[in-house]
Order: sequence, then structure tokens, then C-alpha cells
Amino acid sequence: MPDILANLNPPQLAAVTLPPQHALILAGAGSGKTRVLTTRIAWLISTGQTGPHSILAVTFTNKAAKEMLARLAAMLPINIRGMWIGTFHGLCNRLLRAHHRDAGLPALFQILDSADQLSAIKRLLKNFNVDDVKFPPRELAGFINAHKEQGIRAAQAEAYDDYTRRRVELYAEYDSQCQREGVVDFAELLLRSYEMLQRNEPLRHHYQERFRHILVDEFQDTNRLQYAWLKLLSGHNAPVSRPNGACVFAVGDDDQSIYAFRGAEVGNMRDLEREFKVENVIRLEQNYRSQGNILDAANALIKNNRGRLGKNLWTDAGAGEPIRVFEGFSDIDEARFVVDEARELTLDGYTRNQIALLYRSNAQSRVLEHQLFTAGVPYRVYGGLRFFDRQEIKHALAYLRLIGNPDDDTAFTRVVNFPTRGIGSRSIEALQEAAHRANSSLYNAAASLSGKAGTAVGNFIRLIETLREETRALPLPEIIDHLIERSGLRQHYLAEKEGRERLENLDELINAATNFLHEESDTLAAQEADPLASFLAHASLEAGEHQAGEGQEAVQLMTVHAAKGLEFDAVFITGLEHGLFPHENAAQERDGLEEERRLMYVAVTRARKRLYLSYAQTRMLHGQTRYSLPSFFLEELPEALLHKINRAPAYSNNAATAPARAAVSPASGQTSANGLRIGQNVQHAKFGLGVIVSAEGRGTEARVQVNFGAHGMKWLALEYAKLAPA
DNA sequence: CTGCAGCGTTTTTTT
DNA sequence: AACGCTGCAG
Repeated sequence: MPDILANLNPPQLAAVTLPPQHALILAGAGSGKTRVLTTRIAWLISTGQTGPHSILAVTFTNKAAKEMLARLAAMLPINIRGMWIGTFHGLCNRLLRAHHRDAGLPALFQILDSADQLSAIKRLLKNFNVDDVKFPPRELAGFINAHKEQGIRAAQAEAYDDYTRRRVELYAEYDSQCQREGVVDFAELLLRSYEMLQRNEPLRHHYQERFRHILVDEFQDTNRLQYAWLKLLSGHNAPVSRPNGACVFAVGDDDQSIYAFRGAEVGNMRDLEREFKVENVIRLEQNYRSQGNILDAANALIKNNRGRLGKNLWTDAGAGEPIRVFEGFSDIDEARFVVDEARELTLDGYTRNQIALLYRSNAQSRVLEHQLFTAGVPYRVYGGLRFFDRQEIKHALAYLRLIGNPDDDTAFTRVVNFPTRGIGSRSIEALQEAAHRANSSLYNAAASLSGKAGTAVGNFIRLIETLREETRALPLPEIIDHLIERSGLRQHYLAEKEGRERLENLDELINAATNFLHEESDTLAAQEADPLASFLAHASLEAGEHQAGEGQEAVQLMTVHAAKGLEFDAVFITGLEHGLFPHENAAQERDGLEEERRLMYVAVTRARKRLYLSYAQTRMLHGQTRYSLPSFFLEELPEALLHKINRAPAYSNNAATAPARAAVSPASGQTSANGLRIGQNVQHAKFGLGVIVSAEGRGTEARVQVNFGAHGMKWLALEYAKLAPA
């Protein structure tokens, strides 16, 4: 056996070889967190302290789970099949499949992704004649999910006003609709399995006794419910010495908590320490990733946050290069710089895979993509529209879902008239009416209402019945192939102008099913007897990393969120503008700016050798040109670490032009007599530094709109306000 | 019932 | 700029 403990530093070694007890590992960026986690598992098993059967490891993404599995396979000579390694959602799915009866679910229950959930809610509102302006579906979805993530059912939800009372009612109705349809949303997977274990003592004991070691990655991103779930499963109230109950080994970094917006509670780290009586928190502070300047910048930045658990990363790599800062005239100009620079890097020996272009929001990728495309640089965009989110895929899967579970109204409404077969909104409303009255699914209503052939609805029911019959004995990929054909999907996209890519995606779906059968039969122990159900779960829970050109060397584009856990030789953080990064919406949220800062911290710490920070004076946003100030995060970095890059003015003469105004000239034009132009930085006695965003009127009427960053957006009369160009 | 044109709204991040 | 929804003509 290779010495798996070789080359661990002292704190890493201490963490890996900790005797059986609850543990909290505070692991800074690039400190070897994943390595510690996997080595811990390997050590527990290879020293004979425990078997694979007794391990439960939770990660946040499927990718992380896969990577852990791969590393373990390399470290351990044994079969790793018995281990439960996966995301919270994946593991809960597994639990619920195995005990669907105890959980009160049908064997083939299906999983709603966020889009499905939204359409289920829209349907609900329609059924109950609820005004969807007063109760926006998105908001209601957020309300429901937030409650579930705190472990609160509608029955316990607090209704502090009439409006909320109504929302709570709708929450309850939504849950019964899901129950009737045999579907489960993301949060429900967790809450349902939590309640099942809580209610069912034998089952709970079974798993408490089985899992001796529960290991959690990215612990700072767990929500209340996930914490409670871990607590329950570990039987933490029992003393550790007792024969049942597991040791919880949690690894996290409070400075990298960037999912508070969806219910993550950094406070879970403190709670774990207190409630699980963690005796000594182990800190991993040596960073093996970034060079000194980059790390210094990250440390300086994150110091501005309050209430940290405290940690200071260090490296024994040299200082390395300075951090390069670029100010672009426009977003296009910025993108050009980034692409030029990225090309230079490849000439200097950087491989394209090792160059990442990061941004705060997905919309920003467009300009970068355009420049990359123009320059002929291969690139790959992560996130955005996922494979399983594409409409053609969702349509095909909806047919598959209906075959497995006719009560799935979400699937039903999606494809009942796609491709169009003469079932319009009128018929669907009638169906909904009937289903509502009979308290049955749309499918049942349709079947009993128009049992006789000939009607459009009757034909649709017959189509599904036939599909079910014909595919009964077929392997999964052939089922999919068959239904694409028979449902008319293929025909439909064949006729559509832009349909070629969609057809390719449908073919890719068949491939995905084939691959799924091969891969999953190895790893997932094939304990889910029904391949259809498990493939559908896979489609809901997994982003679908099948993207074209995956093998090719390409520059990597992604949001900062998506970059967490990754590292690159060279990183560009783009769009460092006030209002964009930090995002303006963040100011409204509790501790929003601190979360933005952590996001920036994550971004900075992705870089190994070279880091670029860039921003633009003007940017197209929502179809309009916006003028903004540099992000104040830039000011939080020590000047000595930065190297400002200026480019020849001729290079950036393509700034977006703003319409000419009387008192204030457009950005690209000449400066007007009073020295002001749109995009001009100005100084105000009270509000400080700002930038002119727009202007109107002339003479004594002239007013300008100025963005003062933290002081907000102001309209000022030029006659009175003393604005000095800055 | 279908398809299209025009309109308003959007957008933070995602398992 | 892009998408989804509504309203209207065919």
C-alpha cells in the first residue's frame, strides 16, 4: 500500500489521523481541503478502523462527489462501492427511493427542478384563481423554499399578516398538489427524508448504526435543514462512546461562504463547534496554490469582513508577479484587453485550460464570448443553460416522466400540446377544471373525460398508453429514441429552421442514457431497481456536463460562484464595477456586502500565478449604456501589490456614445465648456466622488444624474450643485 | 386553435 | 438584448 500519509503537513496530518470524535476543520482556500477529506476516508479504511460500508460523505456538487470517488479509487485497493458519497440532494434521493413507502411517496416519484417547480406553482395559482401579480410565482417559490430549508412546514409557518397567511395557505396547497402528483422539489427531498428518519425510529437507528463516519465538505454552505439532517443521522445527542452514532468530520471555510442567498448559514460552523463539542478546531492555513502577492491581496480584502472565525493564509512560494489592473473605456474595450492578454499568455506557455475569465453574473459572458470568437480563441462557457434545462430535452423527459408516472401534471402540461396537436388553452382549462373537481391528475381527468377515440385529447392519452406499451421491454436509450420518434418531437424539430442543434441534443440525450446505464451500474450499486426513475433523478440533480468540444483546450468562462473549488494558472476577474461587483442588489440584503466580499475573495484565490482585475467605465446592461465607478473592492487591495496597465488611447476609441446633451457632452465627444461630460468623474462636497450618468435641460434648467456609489444615485441642478471634475 | 406581433419586464448567484 | 406573456388576426 502506498503511504497515503506521505507529504502531509502537520495540521493536515493531525486532521487526517484524528481519533474518532467530532471534528471541525477550518480549511483556507488552496490548503488541501479535498485532499484531507479523501485521505481521512482512505486512512480510516486502510487502518481497518472502519469499512467502506460505514462511510457517509456529503459534498455540494456532483462534480466534487465524483472527484472524491476517483481519488479514493486511486488510493484504496478495495472496492469503494459500499460508500455513500454524494450531494445532500443525491443522498436524500437515495434514501427516499429505498424507503419510499415509509416516506409516503410512490416508487417512481419524480423530482421537480426549479423551473418545474415554478410552473407547478403557476398552475396552482391558476387553479385557485389567485392573482399572480399580487402573488408573483417566483416570490412564492422563494417563500416556500426558504421555509422548507429551515425545516418549517406550512402547518408551523408563522403568518404575521394577511398577505403571509395567504402565502402559507398556498404553501400548504402546493405541498398537497405535489403529493397528489407524486413529485418532490429540491428542498422537499431533504425535508422529506429528514422527517422520515425523525418519525421512523427503527429506520433511524438502522442508519445511525450503519454510518460510523459522516464527512461533510463545504460545510459553510449548509443550511439549517441540512445541519439538522446531519445532527439527526449522526445521533449526535448520544455520547460518542455509545455503540450507535457517527463522528462528524466537517470541513469548511467561513470566508468562502457564498450561498447565504439560498439559505446557507455560516453560523452552522459555530453551532457545530458548540453542539458537537468539538474540542480543537484544526486550521489549515498553508496555501499551496497562489503566489504571495495574490494571497496578500486576498488576506487584505477579507480582513474587512467582521465576525470571521479567523485564519490567515500563508505560502512559502515567492511573492510572484504583481496583480494587474486594467481600466477599460467600455465593456467591449475591457473584453478586448482580456482576450488580447489571454492570447499573449498562451504564447508565454500558459495552456488555455489554465486561463479563466470570471464574472459576477452570467449576462457578462456575452461580450467576452464575442471577442473570443472574433479572435478565434477556443473557449468554453460553464453554467448558463444546462443540458438538461434545454427545452427539447425537457420535452423528451416529460414524455418519459408521463410513461413512468401519469399523475405528473407538470410533465403533462408541458407536452400535452407539444408538438401542437389541437389541444389549446380552452381544452386545457376544461381539463384542469375537471381534474380539480375530481381531485385527480390531469391525465386521469383526460382519460375519463374523453375516453373515446377521435378527440384530440383522447388521441394524446392513447399516444402515451401506446408508448408505455411499446417501450415496456426496451432498454432505456431505446425507449427515449422511440418516444422522440413517436411523439412527433423529431418531426417537429426537423421542420424547424433552428431545429438542427435541438435534434443533435436529442441524440445526445440518447447517448447520455446509454452512458448513464454503463457508469451508474458500476458506482451506484444499482440499488435503484428502476433505471427509468434513476435516470430521471439523474437528469434533475445533475447539470449535465456534456458540452461540445470538451476535449479541446479552451479558455474557461464562468461566474465566480461556478469557480469555487477550482484553480487556474491565470485568472481574470472582470466587471469590477460598483453596482455589478459588488452587485447593487446585495446592499439590500443582510450582510450582503460581506457576502460579495467573500465572493471576491473566492475569485482572487482561484489564481495560482497571475491575476488580472478589470473594469469598464461604460457597460451595456439591460440594453442600455451604464456608467459606473470602479468597485470599492479594488481600493481594499494594497496599492503596492497592484500594477496598473494603461493602453494607448487610440486602442480604445470605440466607446459607446451617449446622446449629446446641452450642458453635458457625451462620453466620447469633447468636453463641454463647463468641463463636464457623461461618464465624467466628479467631486461633490457632501456625496464625495461620483460619475455623471445622464443629463437633461440647458442653461439654468440643466440637471445631471450622478452615481455616487455608496451614496446612491442623485439628480443635481448644475446651477446650485458644486461639481468639480475629478 | 395557432401563430405572430408587440409589449413589458427583466437580472445575481444555483444544488 | 432577450425572453415571456397577452392580444389579435387568420
